[in-house]
Amino acid sequence: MSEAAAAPKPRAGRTAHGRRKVRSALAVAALDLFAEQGFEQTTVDQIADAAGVGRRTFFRYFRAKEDVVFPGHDERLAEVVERLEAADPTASPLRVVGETAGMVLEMYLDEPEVSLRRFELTRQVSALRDKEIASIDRYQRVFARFLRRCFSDQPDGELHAAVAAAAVVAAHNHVLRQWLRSGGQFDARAALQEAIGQLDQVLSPQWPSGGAVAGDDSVVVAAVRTSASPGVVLKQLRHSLGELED
Amino acid sequence: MSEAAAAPKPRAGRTAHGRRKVRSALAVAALDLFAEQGFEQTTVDQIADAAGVGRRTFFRYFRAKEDVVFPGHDERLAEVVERLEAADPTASPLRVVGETAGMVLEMYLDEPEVSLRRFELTRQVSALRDKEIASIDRYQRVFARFLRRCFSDQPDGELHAAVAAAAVVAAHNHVLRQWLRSGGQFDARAALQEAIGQLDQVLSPQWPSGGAVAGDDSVVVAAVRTSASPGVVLKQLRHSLGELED
DNA sequence: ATCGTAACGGCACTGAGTGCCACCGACAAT
DNA sequence: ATTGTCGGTGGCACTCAGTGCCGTTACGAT
Repeated sequence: MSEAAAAPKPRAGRTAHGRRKVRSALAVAALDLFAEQGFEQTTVDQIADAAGVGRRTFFRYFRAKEDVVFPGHDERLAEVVERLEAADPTASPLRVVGETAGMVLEMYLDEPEVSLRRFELTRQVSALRDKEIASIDRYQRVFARFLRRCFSDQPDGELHAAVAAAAVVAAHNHVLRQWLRSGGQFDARAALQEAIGQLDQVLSPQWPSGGAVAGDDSVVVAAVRTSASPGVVLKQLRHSLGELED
Repeated sequence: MSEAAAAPKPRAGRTAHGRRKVRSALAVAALDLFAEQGFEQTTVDQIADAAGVGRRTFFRYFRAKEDVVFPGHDERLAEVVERLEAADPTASPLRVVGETAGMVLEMYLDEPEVSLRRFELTRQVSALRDKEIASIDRYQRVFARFLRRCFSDQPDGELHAAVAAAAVVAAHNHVLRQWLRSGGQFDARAALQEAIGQLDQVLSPQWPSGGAVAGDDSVVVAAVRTSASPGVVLKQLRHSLGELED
């Protein structure tokens, strides 16, 4: 069959556009073959043949066979770092991180079909899953570093930064998984927004950071309507405030 | 008794004790060589030779070269699953998970010298770091699954389970890193205990879980001492009562 | 039209991981 | 003690991922 593709014989990688074509051709060929016959069963030779390039060229575009499945993480990570460095210092750090996570989420949402195929693959092939987890952890590290700087003046600031970063990433992963499982129907943006809002409430103002003065002797009285019995609510409340003695 | 040495010539792997010896010899030889000349620069042949066994035998004890650095995760994960399944259903789920994380922490604390060497290796070799991250993620998944069951009756229970699991793991990793950086001097147990306590306060009692009878019009007024700001407490409380429209 | 450059293809090599099989030490049965 | 079975072992051979090297050649620049 004659190849209508980009790089049948001639050099294609001289121009930036040509390089993108080759890269894309390799990625498409790889995903097709992976879906057809599995990841381990597919050799790099087959991918290169299917894309119409030499085996050696494959490794010029992707460092490893697994990398062909994740074509965007490195660039996104650079963007994330950039964005965090340029973030508004007066905004809530957790909001900033949450919005940055939203940017990462957008990367998946931008190409639903690719994301869904990748999801299917990562569910089946543990090597790919591990690779993706490692990538996600890099985001988390960057988030934690940013938050560590923001919280550096607070007691247990490092612990908080680590926990908050993990929480944001977990929320991101959770809405992403829901979106993937729904086949792209779920409104992931709104869900992440909502989740980040909750996390911001719970994790941000933990220690006197903003206004929230309050000495240790302040007494707070809360009144709400509820269907639970007063005893249960009081017990809950007492527990939630750290099991203070009486 | 047979020979005192590990496995110079004769068959050693027949008895369970012998197998442990061989496994240990391989691990020790591997760590020595890794420290001496680096991970990538060390071949499996060298490890096998140093341990006095054939190359093929190495792969009978460890599925891959990287696995020789992590000799315990699989078993620990099984223990973790077991422990969570047998956990007291009335206890705070987050406490249970926290204590289970403490069990994992104990695994590192049990053999400080091994943990420290491993730490040094994982800092330098990205392949090992990725592997460890993947292992840790498996714990996190198990934690999340457990918490998901506990929170299944609550709104956003799945999200909460994911976030709480991530938070506990982040706290565990944080105190572990402190301990490792301190060279084993830091009191990691106490730090984890403390961190889990804080997380339990913040993340656990979000929703009423107990009996909760009572009519729908009862008004409960609770008064407690707290270091958190009244706004936070009220917001928490309102949310914990299910976002009643008022 | 010519030159220089850089991507390409291909060859060869190392090393991880696997299948296969002959070997032999341990142990049980006779 | 001899025999037979069992299973861990060692080694050979193989596939395949990833890398270094180099001659080739298309493409852009002058």
